[in-house]
Amino acid sequence: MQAKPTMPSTLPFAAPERRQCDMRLEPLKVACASCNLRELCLPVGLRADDLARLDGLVATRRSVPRGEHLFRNGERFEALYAVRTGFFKTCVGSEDGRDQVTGFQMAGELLGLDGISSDLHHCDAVALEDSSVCVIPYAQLEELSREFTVLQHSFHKIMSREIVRDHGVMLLLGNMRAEERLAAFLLNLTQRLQARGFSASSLVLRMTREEIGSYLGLKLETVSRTFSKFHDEGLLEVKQRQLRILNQAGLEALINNSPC
Amino acid sequence: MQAKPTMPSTLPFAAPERRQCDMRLEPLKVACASCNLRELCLPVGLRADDLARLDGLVATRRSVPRGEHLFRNGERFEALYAVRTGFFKTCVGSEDGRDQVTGFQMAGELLGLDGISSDLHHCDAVALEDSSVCVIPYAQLEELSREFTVLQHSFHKIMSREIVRDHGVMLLLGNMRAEERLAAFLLNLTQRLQARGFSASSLVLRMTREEIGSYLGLKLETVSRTFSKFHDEGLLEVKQRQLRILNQAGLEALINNSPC
DNA sequence: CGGTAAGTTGAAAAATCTCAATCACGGTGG
DNA sequence: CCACCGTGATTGAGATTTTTCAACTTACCG
Repeated sequence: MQAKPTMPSTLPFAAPERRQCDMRLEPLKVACASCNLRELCLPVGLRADDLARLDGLVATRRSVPRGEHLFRNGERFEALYAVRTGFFKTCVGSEDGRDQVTGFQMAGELLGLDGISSDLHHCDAVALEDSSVCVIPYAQLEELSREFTVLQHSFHKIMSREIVRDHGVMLLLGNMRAEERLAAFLLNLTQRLQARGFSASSLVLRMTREEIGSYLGLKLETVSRTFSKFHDEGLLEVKQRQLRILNQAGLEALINNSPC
Repeated sequence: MQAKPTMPSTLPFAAPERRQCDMRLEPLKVACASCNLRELCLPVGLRADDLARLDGLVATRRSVPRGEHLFRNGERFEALYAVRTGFFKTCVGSEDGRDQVTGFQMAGELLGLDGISSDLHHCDAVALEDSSVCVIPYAQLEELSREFTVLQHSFHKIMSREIVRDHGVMLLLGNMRAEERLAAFLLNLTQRLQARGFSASSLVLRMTREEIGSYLGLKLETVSRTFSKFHDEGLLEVKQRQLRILNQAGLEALINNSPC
């Protein structure tokens, strides 16, 4: 289970970051040591006195207004980004305009790991609400992790965790049907929100039905119909993007009961 | 593009590793420096005189007969494995016996990266033919990569490449139909074989239709039918697992032409 | 040779997609 | 302040793709 961070003071997805349109790069006011995401972010496992060493690494922050790109496919890779506030999606596309959402990232999660492979970003990262990220220059991360064993290990774990997550998505896309996919998606979302101190049952989706569908390998109509079905079955209360889970066990049963 | 290694002396998938049933762990006879996979494997980018430093790291080899596990989901993670000869599949499963093949690995490719996340393997790795792997104790890899910048960087690139690959599979599973998936799969296989010095058009599949289907999110019958369709269209010659690509451009067109 | 695992093929069922119409909501401007 | 507009969401009906179930063939191994 996830370590429980100190309760963040704002609601998830709720409070838009104060906009500073003319100043998108700013010095980091909150150091890792006092960041309430430290138990979920890169510093996992670091002791309080170790955290100070990250301050030189994570020196800048960047605001990304809703709808804007944090980075785009093909751009030069220079840094990783840790979500501080807000919500992102990442998507890959093929030459012929196909588009696949590969993930949704919330506070404490890392963006840009795909860029290490060839010094180019291999996906787009788009803010789904006004967001801010900590900028982690990659060259410095490599350097610091050479002399800082715990950091090195944390970083490797984070990359590996992304691989494990991706394999889980493959299982979902390859083996599950619409209802199971959506149930798994919702349970995953609420679990991550809960790890951040929010309600396990009430949430506001920051993404459209189409984006959910793209992530789950379904068309938006199928997503919508499946929401309606869950609603009819009393599993969920659905008011557009406002959701309330009425029967978590019911959702869990959907994905755990073998169809065989 | 991949660097071209010196031509391996055996055919892909063809020559079973001489079995040494009673001696599955053996000292490494071939050092990285003289291994013909060095341009495709962990040592990518290392200079000849650097390679010697890997010898202490990659000290043992292990044989895995066809059908046996290299490691299993839930086992303690201690080492990564580089495929020396042979062919593997990795698969994840959910509690209810669902099973998803997450990848096929051939010479020079790394197995076990998923284990770093929690010191436990998160998938099964099964040899699809008699195979042998180099054992790379993970603790030593971390240690060596701390003082050996190029190795550190190579390793990070390999992990990142796995993430990029996984995102490509998500695109395939989420957006493509049966024909496109199979075409993409075949082109990927032949491209990797070609990078290892083998024919771009002639290959022997080491996996069953069911395993291909599991990887591609299709039932085995659909895979079989799609092979037959490709055959009828003159794209492919199919004799069970023996394939010959007759019209590579035709296969490429299948995945590059937007369905819109 | 015979048994078994793997592969092929057909026909019907099921899931999902497509196309189209309509509805809800948030923001904007009169 | 409220009507209007546009995006996003819902719902229906028919088309399409894939799966399922079943029968049958082929290849391989001892």
